[in-house]
Amino acid sequence: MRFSQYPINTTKETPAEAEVTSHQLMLRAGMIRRVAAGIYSWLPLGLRVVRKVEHIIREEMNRAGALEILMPAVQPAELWQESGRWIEYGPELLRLKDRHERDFVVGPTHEEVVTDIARRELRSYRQLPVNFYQIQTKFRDEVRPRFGVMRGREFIMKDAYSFHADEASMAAGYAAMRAAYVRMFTRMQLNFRSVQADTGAIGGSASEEFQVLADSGEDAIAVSDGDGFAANVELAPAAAPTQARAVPAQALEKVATPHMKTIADLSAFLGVPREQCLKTLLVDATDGGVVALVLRGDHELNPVKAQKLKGVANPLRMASAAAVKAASGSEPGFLGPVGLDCPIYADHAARNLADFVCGANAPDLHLQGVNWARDLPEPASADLRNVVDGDPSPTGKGQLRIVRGIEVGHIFQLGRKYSQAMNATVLDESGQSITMLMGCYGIGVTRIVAASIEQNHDERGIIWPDPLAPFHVVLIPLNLQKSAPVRAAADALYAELAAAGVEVLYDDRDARPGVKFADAELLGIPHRLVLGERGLQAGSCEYRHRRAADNEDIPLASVTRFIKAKLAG
RNA sequence: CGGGGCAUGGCGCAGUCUGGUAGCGCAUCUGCUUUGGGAGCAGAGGGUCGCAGGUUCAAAUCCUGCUGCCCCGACCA
Repeated sequence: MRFSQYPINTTKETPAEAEVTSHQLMLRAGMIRRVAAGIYSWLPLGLRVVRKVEHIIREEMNRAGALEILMPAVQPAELWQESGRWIEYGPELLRLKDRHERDFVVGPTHEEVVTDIARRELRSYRQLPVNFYQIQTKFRDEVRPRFGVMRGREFIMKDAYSFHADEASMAAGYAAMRAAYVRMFTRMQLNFRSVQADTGAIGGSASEEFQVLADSGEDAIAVSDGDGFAANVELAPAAAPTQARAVPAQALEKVATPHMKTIADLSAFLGVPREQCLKTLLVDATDGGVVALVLRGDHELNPVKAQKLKGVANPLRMASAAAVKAASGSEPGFLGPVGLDCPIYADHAARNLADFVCGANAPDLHLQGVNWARDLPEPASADLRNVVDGDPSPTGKGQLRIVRGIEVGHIFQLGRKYSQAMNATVLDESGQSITMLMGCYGIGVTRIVAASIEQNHDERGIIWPDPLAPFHVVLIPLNLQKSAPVRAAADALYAELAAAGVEVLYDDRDARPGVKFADAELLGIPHRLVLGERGLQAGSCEYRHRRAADNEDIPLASVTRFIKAKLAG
């Protein structure tokens, strides 16, 4: 491709709207342009990268035996009503009406449509297992799109759905997809981890996420330094303390704590460490009342764990101010478990405290020297908190470290959640009708592009790994407009490389060398060839990798072979 | 949804407080010079200042309403 014919507009200045590195670089390199909040156009350069990602995904999906299909983006409401998600899915589901006032959705995912296909097409256990996948545009009306294409509303996803006659087959299909994902992300040269995950709105049982490690990631992951354990913090179990609770040493005492509504304020005011204070959160109960969740002051509530507790409303909702007042007689900021008239769950760590501080359920008052059993009944205890850095690993080996990740893939064993709701059955060996089991497997194609940049950039721009690079080589001739020998040699080299199947961006612009170097580095083309009069007289061409600091002189005659070897390596 | 901020040529910004000829840098176009790290000179094009009302002799600027975008929050009682 000749740069002079390629509409890439690079900028030196970073657009004000971009917050994270990948978004900034994608805008500066002219890969994407924003059309509306969370909605982007992909320009030629950016789309080339998307296609590279898709290509690797297709190859590995096909290798794993999955079959490509293409389902519609716009889907009839009936299917969603049938699965129950017309109501369940909430405001992220973009709903619309056609000219006949019929309800439709713009698909955020395709379980309904694919299950409909399966129940129509699959009749016999002999046709199972089968795995259908597609690479297609999704729309999720995110509350808050951000970070460019990392959390957009419209995005490209590879989604796959497998159908099985029994559990063993579903587990095998899941394992095959897991292996395929490892191959794909390895080929894309992403630094990733697979982690145990919550199943969330999709539903189902076993599930793992593939997380690209990056400080800008939105997900927190707990990784053990003692073994292979890794889990999303949403799910990672916090081990209960192993030491016995200390015996009470202090007397119960009421202390005035005017306006001390937060743990930080309280801790500073009383000179008591945060981990010696309790916080009491009231959440809605399933019966219309409230449930108290009690945590150590330095811990955070884990909503995913909490909403699974008996009696707690799912999804988790904090109690209204009125409900708080009714249950405690106080206002938020001074709540405590002592004398509280509602079910109480204490986190294991909170239950292990002695002589702690908590709210007195009266304005501007807290209790000090409080002890379970002595001053109030022993509470039900549960795992309610997020694990923190340094917690023991739930496997018993090593400690947990908290790292950040970008979720680029997620695989689930769905079981019968959709097949049952939508009556997707086949006949088994004995002619009995059985409900198929399903697995589903997603990959955020466009998000991978951003994630790769987050992991591969420097102060000058992007550094593409070969498999995702929009072009393998950038060919920069110097003084092209003036030097006939340079032009002849560059044209010839460009043609030779192209004929050898190398993807070359030929910078034939009438621009100064500095401009070309700067653009090549911003665009992140991994291999650079520079052709100047000086080198030409010696019969050589300069080569430099985007990550390298120095040039190498390569004899002109062997440049193509040299580049092919680099790309093969 | 709550809070904060922003909206002026393609991009980045000034001008708004204190109303009075719309400006700067980058980018773009033309010409000449220049050509190994974002060139110089000379010239040119491009903006109904987000939209709609209002105040005023006069509005980018003041007032009202709306829209869009960005950031933070939406457990930490």
